[in-house]
Amino acid sequence: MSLENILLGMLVEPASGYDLKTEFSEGARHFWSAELSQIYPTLKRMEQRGWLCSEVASSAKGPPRRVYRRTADGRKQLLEWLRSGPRMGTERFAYLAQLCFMHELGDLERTLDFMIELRSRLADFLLLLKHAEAELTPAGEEFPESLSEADFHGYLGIRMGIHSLTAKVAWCDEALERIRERQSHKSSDQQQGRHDRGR
Amino acid sequence: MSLENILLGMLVEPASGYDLKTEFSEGARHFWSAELSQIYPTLKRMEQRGWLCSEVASSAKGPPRRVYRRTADGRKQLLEWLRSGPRMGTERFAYLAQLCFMHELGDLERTLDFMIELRSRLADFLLLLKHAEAELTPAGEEFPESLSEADFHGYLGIRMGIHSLTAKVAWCDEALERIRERQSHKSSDQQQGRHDRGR
DNA sequence: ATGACCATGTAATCCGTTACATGATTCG
DNA sequence: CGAATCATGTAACGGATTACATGGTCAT
Repeated sequence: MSLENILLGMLVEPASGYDLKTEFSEGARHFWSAELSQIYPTLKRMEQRGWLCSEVASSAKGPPRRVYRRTADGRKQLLEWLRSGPRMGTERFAYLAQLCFMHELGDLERTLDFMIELRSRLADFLLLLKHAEAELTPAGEEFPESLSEADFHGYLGIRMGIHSLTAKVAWCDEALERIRERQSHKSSDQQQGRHDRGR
Repeated sequence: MSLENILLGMLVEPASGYDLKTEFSEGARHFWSAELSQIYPTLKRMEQRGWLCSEVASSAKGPPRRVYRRTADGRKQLLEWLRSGPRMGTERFAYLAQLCFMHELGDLERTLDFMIELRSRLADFLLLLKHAEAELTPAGEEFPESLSEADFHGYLGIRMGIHSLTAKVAWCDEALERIRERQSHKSSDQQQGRHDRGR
């Protein structure tokens, strides 16, 4: 399970389930997320397996916290996962499926609206990642040379998000252009009764 | 459920579960996939709900096929989904998680190897998509003007894959460069006993 | 005959989301 | 007093994968 390994990776410092969820939400972990209701049982299972150990610590405010830390076995498991080569998950894009079937609506205007909304959502997310990048990049350095090994790897990860989202926004713009071209062809076809527009 | 709507979208022509799985495998459907063992019960459930109807047709070779077609209700459901705005799934990238924690291995050379393998996998997939694009693009047209509405939407979808994968491959190259820079900094630090390399 | 492909399905298990349930502290 | 935040969990359901089970045709 990926989530198990990801939690192991996040547990450099001892942390509670709540802490880990907070880290997911902060967007630093833009490559994965999970709900508390999934995190708690997963941590419990990992402790039973001997990858984690936990102790209860009273908290300043609110109820006592169960704080987990990695065991030697847990670390061993993490390293194994890291050495196992890139895990290529089958990526799923429901919005792409929608786009591909959108011809069923029989109205290019709908496709246009869809792409405009999609672009806006993607652009919002891209901004988030750019903020994360700015926080990691020390002032005055074009490329981060002075980062710790851990931050350097995190930086590389954020760069992937930025590359990929920038490309998707550019794709939206390209698609919008093609759709508008097609719309204008259609209306001129109608007006002039043409069906071939070879040049 | 997305899969239900995707199957509805794919059922322009009547098809069996096996046919649909084949279409997934052919890479044309690069945005989603599903196993037969998920497809069969899903189709059955959709028929019970009245979105599909089926009849058994004997096959030239092999056992008889159960062929499904959309009902009016099924089409209604599809259109509703298409009109509901872009479904933004939380994307998960296990390989990115691996990269971000790879500092635990304490060996940049490992990170380098990882990125080289990742680049090769991504580049392979990019090639597949470029073939799919070439098949859709009529000879002599720079941009497809003469496609049917359905093919045009499919073309837009393939373009997204090409944009996004091209960006990811470029990211790999950038990351490889940064890693090599860092390696050379380190070795020169060692040789010359330096720790600051400000310029 | 052996393996590849056609074709359908069930069962067990796991992964993930949503909803529910509880209760303390702190700030306005 | 009420809302937000801290903090932990369970239950029910749905989504997805893997393994299992079956059997026919066709080409080598």
